Amino acid sequence: MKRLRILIIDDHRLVRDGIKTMLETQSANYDFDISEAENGETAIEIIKNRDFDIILVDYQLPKMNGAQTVEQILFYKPKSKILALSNYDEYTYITNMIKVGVKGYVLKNISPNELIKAIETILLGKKYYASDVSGKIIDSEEKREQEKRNAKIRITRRQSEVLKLVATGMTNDAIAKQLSLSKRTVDTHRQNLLLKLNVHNTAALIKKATELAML
Amino acid sequence: MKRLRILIIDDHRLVRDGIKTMLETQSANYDFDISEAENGETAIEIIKNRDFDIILVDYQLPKMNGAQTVEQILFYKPKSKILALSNYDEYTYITNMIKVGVKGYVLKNISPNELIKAIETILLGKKYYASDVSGKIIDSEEKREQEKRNAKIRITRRQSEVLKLVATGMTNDAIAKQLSLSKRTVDTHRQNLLLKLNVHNTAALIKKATELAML
DNA sequence: GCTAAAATACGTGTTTAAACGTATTGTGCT
DNA sequence: AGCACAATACGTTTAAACACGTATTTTAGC
Repeated sequence: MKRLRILIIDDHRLVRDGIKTMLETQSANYDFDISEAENGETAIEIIKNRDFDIILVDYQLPKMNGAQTVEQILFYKPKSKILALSNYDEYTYITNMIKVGVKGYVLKNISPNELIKAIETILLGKKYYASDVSGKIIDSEEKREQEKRNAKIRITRRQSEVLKLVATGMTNDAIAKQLSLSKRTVDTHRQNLLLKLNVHNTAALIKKATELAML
Repeated sequence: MKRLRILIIDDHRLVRDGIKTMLETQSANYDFDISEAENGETAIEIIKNRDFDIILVDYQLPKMNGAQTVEQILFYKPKSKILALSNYDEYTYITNMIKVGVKGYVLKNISPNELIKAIETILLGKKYYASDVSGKIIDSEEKREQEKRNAKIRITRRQSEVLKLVATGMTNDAIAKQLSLSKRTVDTHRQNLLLKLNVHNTAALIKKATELAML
């Protein structure tokens, strides 16, 4: 019977107990060695001194959140395998966790069967995301662009014209000729773009305009 | 007992039979009305004249591939719910299918249980991706950047440093101070960046660098 | 190990372009 | 009519682009 050393990081005692109970229903195949931490700091102290086959970590933790905790864990133990276990399939939570290097993300309403499957998948070196979670990631690429387009910053039609031409690499003089304007007019439009996007030069302007999907 | 009208699009007879067999093991809860098409053209003729609750479509089909088939289906029946069913979790296949609007993507080695779960999830208006599949999508965001970085244009570590700082909006003078270099050195790196990316000013540089995932 | 090429660093000088600040006119809304 | 904003325009300063150069270190290929 395979021994699995598991660390559960969650600030709610009942949640930790619930996860343990879920795991115990699957104890036919595994000998679980379960440790617990109720916050990030405690978890980090624990992992400094012990190794774990897998670590389950919530996102919402007091002080250091889940992502920060994962970052620290991976700093001290870079090869740690970490599964995020959360109540929320919030896009921000998911992407923050993925960014810092978790190997999977599931919701707390997961079945014991699926929890084990997730753990096993991760132990095999693969990643595991609950179907709702991965759907959310994939969907939101489109939503993100939409949201950015609807962001507060609004440029006028003329400014947009100038911005797009600037982004092609044209000089203000060339843009002026193309739009049949004085070069000075284009200069000012450009200046106003810098003001609106709160940047001070063209490099930052183009970068920000790209992020805001203005190009 | 709920009636489900299903269309299976696959060019291999054995595969279609296999899917039918899988579905039949789940017939306790559903009355399946299964139709088949062995290629895209046939499928489109069929869907013009009949409605389906769900359509299962392979990616690799003769002549019109799965994505093209899905595009056509959604042209004629925009509200169709389509699940991709493939032997390959190739990134290209997956993204092509998602782009054209499938509601899920699973592999053919799926269990009957999970196939039904996928179908039910999609019928509820959600999306369903096999764990391997979604993992691949998420992973490849990073890989994509990597691939682009490995594209023909290759900038040196120092150039990359300068480029990133330029993109934040810093002047050459400020960058020089930050990197403990002479302003003239930064001038030269910047000039070399313009040359490598074949552009003539900062606006075009930042835009191209963004496109090439250098930032 | 040697050699050539590339990268890195830094320089002088000039020209072009952009940034910064200010002003006037036109437009749309109340 | 008045106001706020957009569009257009201008003068001065700063920054970037361009051209050409030298020197040292690092890298790649043989």
